[in-house]
Amino acid sequence: MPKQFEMDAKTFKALSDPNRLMIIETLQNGDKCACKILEELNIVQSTLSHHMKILCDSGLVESNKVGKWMHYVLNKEAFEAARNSLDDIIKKIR
Amino acid sequence: MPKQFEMDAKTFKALSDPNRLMIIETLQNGDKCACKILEELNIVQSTLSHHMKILCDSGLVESNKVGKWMHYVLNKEAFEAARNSLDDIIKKIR
DNA sequence: TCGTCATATCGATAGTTGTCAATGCATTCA
DNA sequence: TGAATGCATTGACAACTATCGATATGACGA
Repeated sequence: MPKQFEMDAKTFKALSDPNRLMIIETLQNGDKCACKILEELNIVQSTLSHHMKILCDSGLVESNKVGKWMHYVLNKEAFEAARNSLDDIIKKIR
Repeated sequence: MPKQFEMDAKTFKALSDPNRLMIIETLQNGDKCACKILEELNIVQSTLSHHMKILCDSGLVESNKVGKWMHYVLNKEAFEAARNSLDDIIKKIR
């Protein structure tokens, strides 16, 4: 199994949960701390932390700690890589 | 939870398995019957059938029966929809 | 230093997923 | 019509996932 498939699969898996897509949307207007994200979702804090870990592990989201807050921000390059993978497929469809 | 997130999540979930990405690649050069796809993967026939069902349910792949063969073909519009979802996100990242 | 706040981690649990072997169901061909 | 072929379905199982409550960690303020 080529490594690229494994990597792309991991990215798409990170995108494959509705709550995570909602988290991504709340991050579209710039970085946010976890507590702000939590206000917009119907999940408890530990669940959010779980989802943030998956998003960070996939590379789609980056985090940096500021005082006692964790700031999360979307990683444009990672989204572009996923988009480009889909584009490569689309271009080859006759 | 907005319905669009549920739909996009389902598409990305279909893309989140390396074997399915490999199936998609084998279909990039046009339609194929299941037995041809099977030759390129290290899985048994029932497992392939399972993956094809997930791909078809997501809309990424369409099938039509020709005699005793099932022909599978990539659905360009579905891939474009997924690509556009990612594009919408990318455009909003400052 | 002590309590509080923000977040991560742990443990448990129900549900989902990927995989295979076995079987079923059409379709084709001899 | 009976056997063979192509594919789907079923049942079983181990691995993974999403979720929660409880607890730990680490930073800040009083």
